[in-house]
Amino acid sequence: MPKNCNFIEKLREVGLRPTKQRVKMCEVLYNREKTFHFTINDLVKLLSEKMNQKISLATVYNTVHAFEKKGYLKEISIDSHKSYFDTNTSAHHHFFDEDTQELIDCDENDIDKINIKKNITGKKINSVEVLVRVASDNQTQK
Amino acid sequence: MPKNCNFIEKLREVGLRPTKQRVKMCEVLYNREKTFHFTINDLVKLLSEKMNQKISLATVYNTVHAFEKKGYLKEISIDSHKSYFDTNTSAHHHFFDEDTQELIDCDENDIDKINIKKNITGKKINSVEVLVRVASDNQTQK
DNA sequence: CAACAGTTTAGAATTATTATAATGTAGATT
DNA sequence: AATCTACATTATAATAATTCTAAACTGTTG
Repeated sequence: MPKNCNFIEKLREVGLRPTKQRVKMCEVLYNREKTFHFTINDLVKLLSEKMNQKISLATVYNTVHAFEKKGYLKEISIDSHKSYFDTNTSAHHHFFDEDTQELIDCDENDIDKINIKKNITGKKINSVEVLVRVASDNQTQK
Repeated sequence: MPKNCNFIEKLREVGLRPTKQRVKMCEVLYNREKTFHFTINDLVKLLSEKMNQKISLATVYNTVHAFEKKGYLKEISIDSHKSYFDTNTSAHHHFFDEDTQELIDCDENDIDKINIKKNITGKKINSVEVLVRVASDNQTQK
């Protein structure tokens, strides 16, 4: 498994011990063509079902949050009941398909740069996030 | 209390029975100069402490969600742990002050109209929301 | 390869939200 | 104004999501 070596180094870089649980998590998260959007639940299921890795919920929470704090994952909050993490940590925006509950990345050409004219004294801008909610045309709006 | 008559009518219009709990809630929510941003917790506290109205948590949840469904309140989800409601239901964007955990309305001059170039076939756009996170200049970023 | 600090784990605790079922009440009917 | 009925409110229980805890375990360092 030559790829796992990268994960081990990646984990070390961020100050996390490369345990086998964390390496498995990295495989699930980062061994992908496209960026990955998931809820904690999705991730636990994937780990246990697809990867055959029984891993404690607490560990998943702890590690996901460690990744997030270190900037290896980004949180996108849809509503009070649904929160996703995104392996694409660059500044970018999202579509959310309310029919399929699917989160879709925008690339930088999809939305013009946001121009913010107001500034709040003494405060700097940490992030600017756009969420575009879409649903099929013939459906009642949320 | 002439103002409460408005609330009673407002409630009727949306198909909600104007019970005294709901009228009190309306007073708290809509008897204001500015729009009001609150969490369920904030609202319960306000009702019990300032308005002296002991009101069941379940009722607050039910009624807030009824208002939201009817379009009298708008939900803004900050992260998995913090969700606000906004009495300003027009399309508008927000600043979120990470120091004070305060939500601030943008008016339409603060941010240029968002231009979305991508469209997803068969889907219509329900809403476009921008959240600008700010924090004091001399503080570590979230 | 021993020792230590960080990690994992199951399960308990906490918090937020929703469901339930008994009681209460607004509004229509008389 | 008394009565009725459907909808509301309430306290409490149930559920769900997340965090805490304490004991067992395991990378890492020397």
